[in-house]
Amino acid sequence: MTATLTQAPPPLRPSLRSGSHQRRDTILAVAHTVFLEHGYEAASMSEIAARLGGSKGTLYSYFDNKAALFAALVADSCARNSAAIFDIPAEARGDAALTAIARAYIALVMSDWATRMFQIIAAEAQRWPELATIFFESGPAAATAQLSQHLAKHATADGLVIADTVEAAQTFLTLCRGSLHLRRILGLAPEPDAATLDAEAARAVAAFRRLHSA
Amino acid sequence: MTATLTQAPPPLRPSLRSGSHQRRDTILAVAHTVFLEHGYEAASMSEIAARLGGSKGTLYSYFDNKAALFAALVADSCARNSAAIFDIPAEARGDAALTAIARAYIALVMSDWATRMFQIIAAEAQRWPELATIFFESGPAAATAQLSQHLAKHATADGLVIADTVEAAQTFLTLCRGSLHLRRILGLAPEPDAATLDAEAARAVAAFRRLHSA
Amino acid sequence: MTATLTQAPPPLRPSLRSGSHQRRDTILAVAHTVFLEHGYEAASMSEIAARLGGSKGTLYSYFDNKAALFAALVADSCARNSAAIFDIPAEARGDAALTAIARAYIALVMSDWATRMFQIIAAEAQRWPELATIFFESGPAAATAQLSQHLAKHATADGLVIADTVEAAQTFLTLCRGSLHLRRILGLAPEPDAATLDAEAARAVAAFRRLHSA
Amino acid sequence: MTATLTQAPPPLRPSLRSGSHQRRDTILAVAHTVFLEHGYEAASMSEIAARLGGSKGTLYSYFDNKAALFAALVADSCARNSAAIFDIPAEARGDAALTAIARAYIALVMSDWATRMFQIIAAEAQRWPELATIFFESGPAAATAQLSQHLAKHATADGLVIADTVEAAQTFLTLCRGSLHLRRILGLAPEPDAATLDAEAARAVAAFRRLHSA
DNA sequence: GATGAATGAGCCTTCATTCAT
DNA sequence: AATGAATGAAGGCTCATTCAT
Repeated sequence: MTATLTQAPPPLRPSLRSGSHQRRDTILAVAHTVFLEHGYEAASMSEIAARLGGSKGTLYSYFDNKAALFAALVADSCARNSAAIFDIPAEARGDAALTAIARAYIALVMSDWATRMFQIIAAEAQRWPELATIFFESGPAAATAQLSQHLAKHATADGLVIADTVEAAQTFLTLCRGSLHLRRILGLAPEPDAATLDAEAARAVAAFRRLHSA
Repeated sequence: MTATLTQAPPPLRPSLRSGSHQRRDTILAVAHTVFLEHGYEAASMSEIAARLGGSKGTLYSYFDNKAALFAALVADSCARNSAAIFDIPAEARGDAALTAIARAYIALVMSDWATRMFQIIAAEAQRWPELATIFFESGPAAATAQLSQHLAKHATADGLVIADTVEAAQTFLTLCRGSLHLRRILGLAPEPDAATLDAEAARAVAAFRRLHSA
Repeated sequence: MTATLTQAPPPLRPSLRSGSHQRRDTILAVAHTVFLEHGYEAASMSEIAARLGGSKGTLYSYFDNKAALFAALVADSCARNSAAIFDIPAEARGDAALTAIARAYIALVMSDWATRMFQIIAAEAQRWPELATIFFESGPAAATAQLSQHLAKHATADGLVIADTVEAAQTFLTLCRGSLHLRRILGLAPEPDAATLDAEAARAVAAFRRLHSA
Repeated sequence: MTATLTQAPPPLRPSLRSGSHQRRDTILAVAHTVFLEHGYEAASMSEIAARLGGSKGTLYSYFDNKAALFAALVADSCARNSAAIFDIPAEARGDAALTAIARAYIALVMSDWATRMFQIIAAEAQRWPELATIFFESGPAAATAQLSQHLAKHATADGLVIADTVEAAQTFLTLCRGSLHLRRILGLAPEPDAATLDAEAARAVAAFRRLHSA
């Protein structure tokens, strides 16, 4: 009955890893902080090295260059978040299931992590489309695919009339983002609290049901 | 019956202005090109001066620094676009009016200019919230305000049941952006052609009517 | 009756030049010193800037990069030396003329400037053939051409039997270099003094006459 | 009747050596490749270690530093080449012997190995005279000494009039190098083929005989 | 003896900004 | 108002060398 969503990447715990992976992950964690703080262009390898407590040479022994470090960090961070966007038990049904899904999606997409990541990746999208693709696939695209499957299985039983499940899923997620997403991306709204999440999810589900009721 | 929308900023016509305003506008136009091409951080004052055919000193006699130049450019560019988002004749009515509005909004918000501007401003939103505010006010906020007034006047006559016109306007614009906007901002979709604009506008209006029909 | 040869490049006198050429020449002069002291790879733009009393930025406003600076300096330096390798009055005749020519060529080719330049350019010859070409053309090639013309005009009157003037000129210059050139290039012999120059020139002319006597 | 000359250093056969000498020789061989490819300054210990398939630490356990490695390599390489510059059977006589000697010397001195080595060593000659000395002694100096002895023994019988055998030997080698050597060192001529070697040797011997005939 | 992670100095280059002319 | 030379801080990156394992 619940849909769980990994939020922002949890602080890495290097101690759980062994060998040079540990150092690599530490670097990724520090780089994550610095890149999200300053953006890609304004972040400096020197600062990353300094915060790491290491030298720039060490950085470059793990990653070929600044771009490779950022790309690795995006891939890593997105993979961690996309691992299991929805984890909906088989018995999830009706508006309760949809609301859970909506809440999870909204929570992810409005999180500080996703917002900042979006801002930075969007800024580089023109000359670095690969990053945007990774980000998009791990987020909206994955969510659309999973939701589409859910609708294909349960829509009729849930009293929804749906012709194209993919299109319906896209509409659902669009309603989830609503007008808040735009303001979040532009830094004009804070990360929503629990109450706001509930309200937004409810609003989205209500609208969706009205659109697809018999 | 028509809703007109200024798209990308039209080529400045310095000759229509007098005195140093002419030079200032030329600088803004050149800076506009360079900033949108490279992004804020990666754009360089040297390149702007070079393309201007002038010296860097001149740049600094018109604008205190890089940030001021970019801020002025954003303000100027947004003002020019927001000048008259909707220009709907009094006789505009029903779905025709809504579709015209939808089409105009979609065309603006999906334009190369707005997309690139959004990407750049979003990237700086964290440390430069003023820019994001200017951009947001001149675009989504202005559109919401005007559409809200339109709905307040014509909703009932148009057969729409609307409790909160502002909220309804936001939903309408959200439906307009749909899932395409996300892909545009991430550079994963090209500027929509006329046919796509029509289709997207129709889709948004249909959904909106269904949500707010009696 | 005399053959004059510009030796090492005389210290530039920036004051004789006007405008930005003055600064440019100063930079070239300083760079000349530093490159000849350390070699191309080991020389640093920082040191050049420091000795210039200026900033690195200034350097880069005159030359695109380190390679361009070095190339400009080689071209400039070679042009200055090659300007007039031989300046033989019309009345120059016989062994006196040949000896003067030999002395001038030896003095040039054994000079500290030409030796060091040769060492540096040779080291880069593999990946930077253009430099070697400039150097070769301005030195040995120019000398061969001018000497060849001299021989064509005066050989018979001077009692020399020469079939191929170019080949003969090459042999002459080879004899001029003798075994000293090899030791000079390897840094194993000092710049020859006047007496040595005389002796070497005499030796070369004697051998040349013996090779080409009737 | 033959004069044999070791050309470029033959591929080391580590298996013929025992213990750590084997590894040392492998290092020298790899370093040889890298230094000749990039030059001294531009060659990097990292690349040598990488091509070696070993670690940089290993490099430093065999050689104190980059300079020591290069010095060892030069000494080793020169020793191998100078081992037996001339190997002239007692019965070698007349122009045949001289031509064989000339050909062997020219082949060595114009080889890719000697040329590249010369370029690199010359570039460092100023601050590293020891290397130049090693190179010179193992090449031109050794050749001069051996040829001088040959001339002392056979000149008269060969119909040559020679006062100073050392000076004559130097002249002979100078004629061997001719104008080609200069172009080789400057990278402006390819390694000579067999026909060119023959022609150059013949030219040198002919000139030498003319200089020293009765 | 061998490894390879780590270092820190230094390199080439760029850039926003200033100022004398 | 305009120029363009000059600056100095900083950036990304490389490299010879060291050292704990």
